[in-house]
Amino acid sequence: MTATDAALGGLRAMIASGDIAPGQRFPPEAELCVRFGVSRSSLREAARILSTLGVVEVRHGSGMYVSRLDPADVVRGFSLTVDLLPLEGLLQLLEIRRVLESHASAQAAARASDELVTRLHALADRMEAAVDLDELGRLDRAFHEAICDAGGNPTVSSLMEVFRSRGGHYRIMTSDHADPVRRASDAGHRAIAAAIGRRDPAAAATAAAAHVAQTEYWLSRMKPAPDADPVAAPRGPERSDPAGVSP
Amino acid sequence: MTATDAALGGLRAMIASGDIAPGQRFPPEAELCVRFGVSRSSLREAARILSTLGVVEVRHGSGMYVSRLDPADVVRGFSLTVDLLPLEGLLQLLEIRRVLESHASAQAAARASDELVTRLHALADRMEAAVDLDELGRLDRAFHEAICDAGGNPTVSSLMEVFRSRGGHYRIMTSDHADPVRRASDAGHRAIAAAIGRRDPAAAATAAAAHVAQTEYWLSRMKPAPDADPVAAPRGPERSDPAGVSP
DNA sequence: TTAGGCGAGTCGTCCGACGACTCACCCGGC
DNA sequence: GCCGGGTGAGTCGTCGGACGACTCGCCTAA
Repeated sequence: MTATDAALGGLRAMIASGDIAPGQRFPPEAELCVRFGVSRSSLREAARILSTLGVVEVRHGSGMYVSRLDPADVVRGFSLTVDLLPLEGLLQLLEIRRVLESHASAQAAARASDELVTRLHALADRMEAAVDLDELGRLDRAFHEAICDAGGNPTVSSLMEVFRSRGGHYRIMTSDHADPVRRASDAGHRAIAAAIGRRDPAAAATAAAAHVAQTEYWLSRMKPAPDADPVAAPRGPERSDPAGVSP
Repeated sequence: MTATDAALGGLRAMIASGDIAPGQRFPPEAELCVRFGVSRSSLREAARILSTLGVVEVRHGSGMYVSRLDPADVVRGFSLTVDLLPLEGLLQLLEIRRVLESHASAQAAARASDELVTRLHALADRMEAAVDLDELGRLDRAFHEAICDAGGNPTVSSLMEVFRSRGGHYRIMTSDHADPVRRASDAGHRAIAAAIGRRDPAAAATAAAAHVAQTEYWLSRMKPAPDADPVAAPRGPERSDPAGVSP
């Protein structure tokens, strides 16, 4: 049992026992040190762990506070990691994104406001007209974010934001196949917006899944391709070949 | 820009640039300190952040290494947080679990080996016979883990393990309604195993979703219930009322 | 050849100090 | 009386040095 572990356990116990409620402040570091019997360095490392996980928040000159323990905040800490993941890991994340975003789209379709539908079509318009790739990335994120937010689960929304944060998948726009990719992407956005406009959850889910699958498809083609063509090895029953995109 | 941020950025840059490949060792702390112009304390806090996120691994007496950057490992770091989440956050996580585990079950059904089906039914047998609640929790985790592993996405499997790690949801087994909960849970496991045995992805997905929804239902009843009966406010089209469980 | 010791290298922890920041309190001006 | 700014105690951020614990390659001796 290392000193940092002891401090970590002590802090977690104080939270778990309800001793310190969300939003409340911990005693100062010096006091916690004597309570746990560790040095300030070890205590600070333990605090750093919890702050990385989004459990506590340390404010310079003020003190250490328990965060609201909202899963959406917790999830956000991952954005630091996602840009470091290799391609193989990204594909696993994209499969999760496909499933969850499909789900969120269905939820959004079931409860969409007229404002949302108008907004989605407006974003689709601007995406089709965009020339700057950065601009395109921003619009794309806004489009999907609006849908996820309407899905009603903030954790899902936050998780999708993290997965999407690596805007790098738009680098495929600079590859040789930029044009068909772009057209298929625009069509996908239209299909999703239309399904949500019709308040058709099943259609929205299908359209969203196909849209993400399209990204998966193009991204998987950037793999070194160790043995087989990715198309010949679909990864499951839901893996639909993006219509109109395959060569 | 704080000193810790500087060190964090430096370390991340070394990884992102491919300067240090996965599995390789960083220079010793002292050298990194002079390179980034920070003290050893600050460098160690930055290293602690990355090790919490699963990006690096620090071995006592040996050095700091870049991890394999496997999303499954990264996700695992969350288990420390999950048991601190309040009930409301748990419900958001359960919705994600419902969606992802439903997906994994469909995948598993599409590619199930005979061994898997045998194993699932054996686990279901033991769960029905179990009397110890800890034993029951272990069997339940093993059952769902086997399915997720067969789903083929290690990240999903790891994520589900984290969500499930809070075995606490089995505390509902000690509530007044322990008996119907237990019966419904057993029936749910049977239904999932049977669907996978029939290699029926759609049925497996539905059965898995219903099984998790059942947990959501009972857990949501433990809420302070601010205004309405949870049953009167379903959270989406997929939210099926667990058959045979409702009062 | 091999088992064991040994020592250099590295991380884990502690201590003391000082600067930076926050916040509540106090005081003077309006 | 009200408001604004100064001020000081409290707290976190960072630094430097020191020493113990652990790892691992090397070397010695059986």
